[in-house]
Amino acid sequence: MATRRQLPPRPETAARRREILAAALEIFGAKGYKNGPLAEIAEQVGMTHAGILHHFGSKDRLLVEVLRYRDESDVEGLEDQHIPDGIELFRHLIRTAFANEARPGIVQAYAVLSAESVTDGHPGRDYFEERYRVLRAEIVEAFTVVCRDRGIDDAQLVDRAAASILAVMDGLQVQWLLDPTQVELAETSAFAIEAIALQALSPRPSPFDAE
Amino acid sequence: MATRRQLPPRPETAARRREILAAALEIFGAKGYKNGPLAEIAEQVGMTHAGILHHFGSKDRLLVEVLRYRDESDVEGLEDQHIPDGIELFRHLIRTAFANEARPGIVQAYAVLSAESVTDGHPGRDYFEERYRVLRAEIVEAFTVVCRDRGIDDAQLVDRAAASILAVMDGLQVQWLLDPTQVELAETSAFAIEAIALQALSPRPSPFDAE
DNA sequence: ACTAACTTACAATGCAGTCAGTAAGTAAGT
DNA sequence: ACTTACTTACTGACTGCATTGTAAGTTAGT
Repeated sequence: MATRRQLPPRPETAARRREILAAALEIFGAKGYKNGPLAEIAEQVGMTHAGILHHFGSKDRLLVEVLRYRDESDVEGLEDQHIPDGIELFRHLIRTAFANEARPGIVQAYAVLSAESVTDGHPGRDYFEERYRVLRAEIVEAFTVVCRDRGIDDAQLVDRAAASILAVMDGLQVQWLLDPTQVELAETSAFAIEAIALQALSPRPSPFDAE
Repeated sequence: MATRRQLPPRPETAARRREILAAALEIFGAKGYKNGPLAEIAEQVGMTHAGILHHFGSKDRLLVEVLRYRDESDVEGLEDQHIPDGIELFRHLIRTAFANEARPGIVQAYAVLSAESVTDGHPGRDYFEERYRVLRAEIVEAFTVVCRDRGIDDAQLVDRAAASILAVMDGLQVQWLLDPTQVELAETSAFAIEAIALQALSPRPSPFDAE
């Protein structure tokens, strides 16, 4: 049996796929993954839903590629390619919160899809599990660097602070999406990140214990 | 035109409706609202999906009643009927975080539905918008009481702290649902709430400014 | 010539909501 | 006490729509 020839994709195809991924992120963000039909994505890039399946095989695989694609293009957008470390990471997170105010679509996509991913058999679940693991680890690393400078070291505290920082950013996004007039996304994120980092770096006693 | 007679519901009906509401919360939590079929809810209470529509009229109205029902039965569960105020509210929030570790189903329902509610035309949107407004106001009130005792008063700080506390609780829930082995829901919530409250009650300078 | 990149048409499923019918309850009149 | 008139609480069958995936055919690039 002759191994059948595999032609390389045509030059425009890569760009076409990127168009589809961008449209899919928009639709999934606006309506959720399960409730965002392929036909609507297809319409936005001027083809039929069967055309999209030709490129991505199935809706599930499309979602996975959408999520990975967003990650890549986020990293591209960074001026400095390397991941910021130490105290720079915290500044980067706050800058991200400010930048996010200008792109509610992407914020909504992540908020909607991350929560949807915890539902039964959701195809995005592995992605988000891994994403949080990696992000927490990066923040833990940044804390560790800063802690070393200051001669302190409490792994448990740092783990909790890392999870809390991501949590507060995500949670504020939901509140902000529900009513942007009531929540200042960026300033509030900055406040909370500082509060949590301060408590991790030089803890004060709980104000809630019996007094 | 003769006004048509309206019989009162039968004695068992109230209990039946509550069964349906409980089943609906479970299904919506597990699969999301749009993706949670009425038939599955019906099956769990031993009737057909048409029976459910007889009681609630439409799926949208069922969702709204489910959310309101959960609120009520939460309040019932409290030993003291009145809303805790001042420092007691913070202790109550932390106790809630500990209690939540034992009821992942309800946690998941709120996490999934609140995020889904920001999507286009979602029937739960009004509920969650209001819910966050009320909860933020309660926390602001608690801060105000505590601040008064200490002779301080910064409305902006308190607003931000209130939103942040809710945000961190919600965000941690998502991370915990994705991987409970990696996040200690209750302890981390307590840590973050304390950190945020401390910074609101006696602020320290940002650790991220140029040094 | 072969294949990528589609389209059109269709199959298969899943789902909310409607409708007519039924059994059992309730109120009112006698 | 019993009947009549009406209602509640459903079921089962069906409609209509939306949606993913597939298969076969068409066009144009290489």
